[in-house]
Amino acid sequence: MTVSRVLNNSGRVAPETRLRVEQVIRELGYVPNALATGLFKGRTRTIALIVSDISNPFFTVIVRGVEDLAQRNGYTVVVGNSDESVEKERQYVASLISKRIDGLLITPAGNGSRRILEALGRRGSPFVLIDRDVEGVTADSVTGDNVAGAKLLTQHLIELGHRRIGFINGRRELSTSRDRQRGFEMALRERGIELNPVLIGDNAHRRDEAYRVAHQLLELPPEERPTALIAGNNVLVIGVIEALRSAGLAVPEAMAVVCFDDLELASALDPFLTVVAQPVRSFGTIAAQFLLERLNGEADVQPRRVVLTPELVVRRSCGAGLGPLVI
Amino acid sequence: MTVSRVLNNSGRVAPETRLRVEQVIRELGYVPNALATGLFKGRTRTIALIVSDISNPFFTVIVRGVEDLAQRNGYTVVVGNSDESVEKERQYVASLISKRIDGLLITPAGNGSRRILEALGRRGSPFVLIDRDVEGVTADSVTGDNVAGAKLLTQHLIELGHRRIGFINGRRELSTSRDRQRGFEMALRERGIELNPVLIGDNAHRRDEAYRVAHQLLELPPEERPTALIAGNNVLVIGVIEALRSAGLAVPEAMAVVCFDDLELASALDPFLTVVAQPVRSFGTIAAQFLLERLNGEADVQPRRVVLTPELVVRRSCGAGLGPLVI
DNA sequence: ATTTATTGTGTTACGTGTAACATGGATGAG
DNA sequence: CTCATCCATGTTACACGTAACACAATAAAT
Repeated sequence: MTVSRVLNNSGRVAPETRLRVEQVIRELGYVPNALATGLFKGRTRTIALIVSDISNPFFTVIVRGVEDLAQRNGYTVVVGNSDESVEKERQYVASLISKRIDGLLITPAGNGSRRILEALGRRGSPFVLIDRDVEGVTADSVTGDNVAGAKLLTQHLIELGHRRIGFINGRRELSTSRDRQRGFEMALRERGIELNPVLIGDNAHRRDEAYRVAHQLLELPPEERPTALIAGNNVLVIGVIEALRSAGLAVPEAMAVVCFDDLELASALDPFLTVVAQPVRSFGTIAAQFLLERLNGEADVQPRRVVLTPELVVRRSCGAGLGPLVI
Repeated sequence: MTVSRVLNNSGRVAPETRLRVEQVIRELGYVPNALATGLFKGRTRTIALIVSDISNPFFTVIVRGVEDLAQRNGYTVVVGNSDESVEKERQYVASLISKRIDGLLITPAGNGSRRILEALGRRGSPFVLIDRDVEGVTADSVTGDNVAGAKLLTQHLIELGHRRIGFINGRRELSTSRDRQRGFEMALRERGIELNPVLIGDNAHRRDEAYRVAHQLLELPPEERPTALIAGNNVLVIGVIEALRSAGLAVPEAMAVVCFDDLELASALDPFLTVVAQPVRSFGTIAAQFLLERLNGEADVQPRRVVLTPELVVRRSCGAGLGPLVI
């Protein structure tokens, strides 16, 4: 008990006793058992972060932001990789509940995440959604303005003279994909361009699917074939570029290409891709901030929703600077 | 007790009782408290991974590999970011000891990590070194053959006709940097090329330092100035390329550039950099495998050291295919 | 029918830290 | 000198799961 008081600076301990305790602690290399404390106090000072793909630089930056903030506030971060699978999420959350983590940050894999998050909520564990919303779930969230982002990209291409713009979009189930597609369609409508549904290749899960979908668009008859492509994210765009390379089409001369989300290192190496960049790190830090505030009871009962503004970064792949294309 | 027996399939439980227990478990949404189990059993089925930079794709791939294997074996991964700081490592390990993690995977920040790891070892927690060795520490380790890698890069440049090769190397304290430099020097010696110490800009901690060091090499008098540069890793190379760009030097025409470690997405986007690639994912999975085996008591007392072979990936930045340079 | 073995369930104690209360001694007020 | 107050430390009980042992009831063996 006295040792506990010394370590926590709680209650009163005679200065001389304190010194003696500290001495013995050093001699024995004693480290208090956080499991026991957690068991007693019902909180573990541990939060979890489940991302849908840890090897994607986009999520990596989020991990870093979260880790940074958590560390500074004395929290430990457990990282999980859901691989875009709700089932894996479920397993993770089960294990995390068992380990009595204090809260969760998640880039949900889909609308199926709803049940999982509701179960978590019923247990009293707060959670914050990052990057993606889940239908029917009201919680703190930090997302990007995907409608606005898509409009920026689309408008930019239109201004460069493109009329037939292809859209290779990500998983239909994700709020980001839906919003991006909506923004795309809105931008076209606003400029009076008719939407050709053939030009939307949606629901690409991975890079190789983006490759395939892009190829399909390239096989359209010349009068329908797009002159520019928008890729739904930073990974899909790689598949798109690979498809163009395999078809012998130069970017941006034969085909303009733009996408969502910057690849920091790749862009530094070669500022090539025109993108809509998001303040990704803030996704992580703000979400972590929200969660920590909730854990400290500093947050309103009302969920907070932050929507961060994207920014158009014009580089070479859109063909800007080459003058508008005439086709 | 009976509930415990049902959940763990241990001891005997009447089938009818088992059903009844399972029913109630479902009704109450009961999830056993892993803290209590951990407290009692003295193991938590949690391992930690401390990397020196989570936002670096190189380490990210390791994180993914580790997470994957751990997850499949019922372990949870706590991820820490040391930011190349031994002090941060120390804080982390202290917190992890307190949380009674079962073992640690670490890309150590330097030789100062020795004391930390020794302290961990005294507590009986096994650990595995990834990517880097620490002087005086004998433990399981998974590293790359950095001497061989450096030789591959250097020989390749020599074969392309380069005689004055600059080397922008990473932190002197890291075994990887030292080995790479050694391989570089060996390759030069083997081909009878005299080593000019001015051409080695070592101990660059970050990208901006690589930028600065590269600039210094460019300011050498023409007869000393290198015609090719080797960057110590995938981040430093960005700084080097930026320096060349700011100096108006085209790669590879005016300066060949090669480096260690591939950037998967960047290379897919544009296969530009000639690199020595390492089987990075295996770094993570093999290390995790070693740790799990040790935790299961399946491992020898003898530490195991695996050295993975790097591979030269020739692309455009070295100028291969343009024919040897004549200078 | 009696002994032995088997089966299913319950009890106790432990791992470790800490809130709440208890205790004994010293100090101070009256 | 006595009673109240304060201070430092100790005790007890709890958080929760589980190994080890105990026990009653049944089944099998003699």
